[in-house]
Amino acid sequence: MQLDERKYLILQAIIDDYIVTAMPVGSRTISRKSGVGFSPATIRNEMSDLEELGYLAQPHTSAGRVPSNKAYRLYVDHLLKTVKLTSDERERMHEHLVDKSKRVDGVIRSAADVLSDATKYTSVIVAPKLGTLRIKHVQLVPVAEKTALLIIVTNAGIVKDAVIRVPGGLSADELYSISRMLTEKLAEKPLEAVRQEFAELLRNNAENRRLLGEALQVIEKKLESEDQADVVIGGSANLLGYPEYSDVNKARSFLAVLESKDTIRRVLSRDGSMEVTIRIGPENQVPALNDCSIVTASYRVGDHSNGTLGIIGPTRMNYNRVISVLDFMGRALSDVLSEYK
Amino acid sequence: MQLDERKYLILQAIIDDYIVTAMPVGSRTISRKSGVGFSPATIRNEMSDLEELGYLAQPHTSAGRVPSNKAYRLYVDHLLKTVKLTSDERERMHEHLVDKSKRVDGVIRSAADVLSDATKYTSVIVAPKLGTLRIKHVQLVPVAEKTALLIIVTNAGIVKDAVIRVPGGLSADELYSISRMLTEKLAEKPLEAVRQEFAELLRNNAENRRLLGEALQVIEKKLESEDQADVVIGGSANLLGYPEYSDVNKARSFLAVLESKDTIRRVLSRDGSMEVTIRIGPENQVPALNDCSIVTASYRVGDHSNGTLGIIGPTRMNYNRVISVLDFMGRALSDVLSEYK
DNA sequence: TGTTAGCACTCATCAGCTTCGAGTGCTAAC
DNA sequence: GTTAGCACTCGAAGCTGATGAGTGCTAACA
Repeated sequence: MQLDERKYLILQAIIDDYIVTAMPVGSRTISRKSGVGFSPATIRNEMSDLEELGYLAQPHTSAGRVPSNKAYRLYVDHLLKTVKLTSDERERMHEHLVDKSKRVDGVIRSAADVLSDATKYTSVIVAPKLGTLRIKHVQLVPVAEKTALLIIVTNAGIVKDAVIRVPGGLSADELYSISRMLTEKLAEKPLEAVRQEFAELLRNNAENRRLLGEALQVIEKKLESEDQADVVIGGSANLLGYPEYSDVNKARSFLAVLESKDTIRRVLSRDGSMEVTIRIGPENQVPALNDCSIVTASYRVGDHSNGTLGIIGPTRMNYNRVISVLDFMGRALSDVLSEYK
Repeated sequence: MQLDERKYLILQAIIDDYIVTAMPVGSRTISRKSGVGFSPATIRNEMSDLEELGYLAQPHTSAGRVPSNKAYRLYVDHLLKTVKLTSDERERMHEHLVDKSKRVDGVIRSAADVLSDATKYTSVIVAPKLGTLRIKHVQLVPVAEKTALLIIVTNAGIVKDAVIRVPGGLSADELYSISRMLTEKLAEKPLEAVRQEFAELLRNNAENRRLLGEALQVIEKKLESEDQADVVIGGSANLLGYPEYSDVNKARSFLAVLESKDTIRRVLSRDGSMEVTIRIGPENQVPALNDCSIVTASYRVGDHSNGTLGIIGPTRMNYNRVISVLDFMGRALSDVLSEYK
């Protein structure tokens, strides 16, 4: 049995309806829809075929039909109609990103909020891996008698900071000259190479050995924890509004998954392309999210490093809209962030 | 009618039981408890009295009794037995706070997580008002060709940063000397006074007018938005585990309240004392939280500025434990943060 | 041959009913 | 003053039948 024109039409109508109502769709409902000019009986026959082909499922005998994951796959592959965001909406979204006084991580945070706001689903953004970045500037800023803020600026404009202990009695000027020395030695080095550089610095700088040792330790810790960190989530409570999560336990286990940055990272991992990709239900490898769909896109910071932005929602999510929003935001985010470069 | 010894005993037993089970407590249950040596009938008589006095309520005729807000008030005022945290537990909590490489805001973030972890309720921490702080150090760090990171360190060790545009062609050294000049002019001034200082600087520094103008604007914006920001929440999903929130709509409206930093700020506001305060049900002025209790304590950053840390939970929360945890964390947080000073 | 009207059938949902048991209040005895 | 006994109340849980949305099948129609 093959899918002919009419089957496509009916399947699309069913999915479109189910995305909105979350209720099993009956033949009469489809028949009434403009654009489908057949009687319920005819549609029932087609639905029966579609069920046999694995595109539809029946919760119980006398209920309507529900699209299967296979149906969603077909839907996103062949039946999507790209919807345009209104320019008004684009503007509003863009506006929230461009607060000039925010650092890169602040912009990413805002982007997550904008995403979840625009889609009413849960948004996730993973920052680019630091390892691939190069150091551009290092600076120590005095904070208190024996502490200073170590600031590392990368070529992508990403700023990392950490408080470190410094020997007492170092003046701001002395800290500055140490900063200059550090910048000189470390500039253009990838963050991963910091270790070797520091080792060498430690050998040749007996006087500031303690300070440098501490700085090295801190930087290493930051790099190590990197894989865990820098996952930003927006609108975690958004999904609670959907009937899929009217069961508190389901809601709770979903929220629990969001707490594990590790899982989120895994879920968001994707190949290098900039295209929007869609993973439906079990296509994403995390069992706890098997009744969710995950749509992801990429953004660029600087020249080479890619980050990922994505939306997690029920499999019956509004793919049309989510894709448009992600596509737009991916570009917008890249644009905004490349200004920092 | 007065509350005699036995009524206190029975009320306490009822509340203790209800805190654990969240189910109406019957006379038999109390009678069985060790420490209460009376038959169910006697206890029923007492319960009837307690109900008349407004300390207990009956959901329906044949159900047990439930403590009223008035009962909780009595409970926390007179019946609390202070429980000690095990030293093991104290240590574990303290440990999470003392990552030396974190800035003040990072420590506060961790504290919120520790609080919600230790209590299984939702924790909230409000950072001290910036207005009362004094500037200690100002520094510009080059980020890209035409942007720099403006860093303001206050006397309490709190660091605020913002990205600003700078005229092209300024070298790192030039930025440093401007930083020095700014530090010199602004040191010891309260943040609120920045406006006047900057105005004067603008008059006398024709050459860096653009840079300074931008910096001023950014600082002002930060200060303005201050009242909104710097509210940190931990364990927002924790309450979902309690039967009080098994209704998704209730859960959702609770989570919605947490999103409004403004409301949270209002709820957490308290007088200057360092004591733990408890607001039960409608005693807190936010209608949406009328079936919650809110327990707050203070912590200090630097000499004068106070922040607030608190726990939001159901009115039948485990007050004993929450108070111990808040008391300990208030001190611990003050200790850790005063090291930055 | 494809489409549709008609009809018997299925099954979730809901209202109404009964049963069960936890818990109460009252009374009388200790 | 305390407690045993007992009738009473009322929610929770389970059962029943009515309702209606939806199906599959058959036969008639274009």
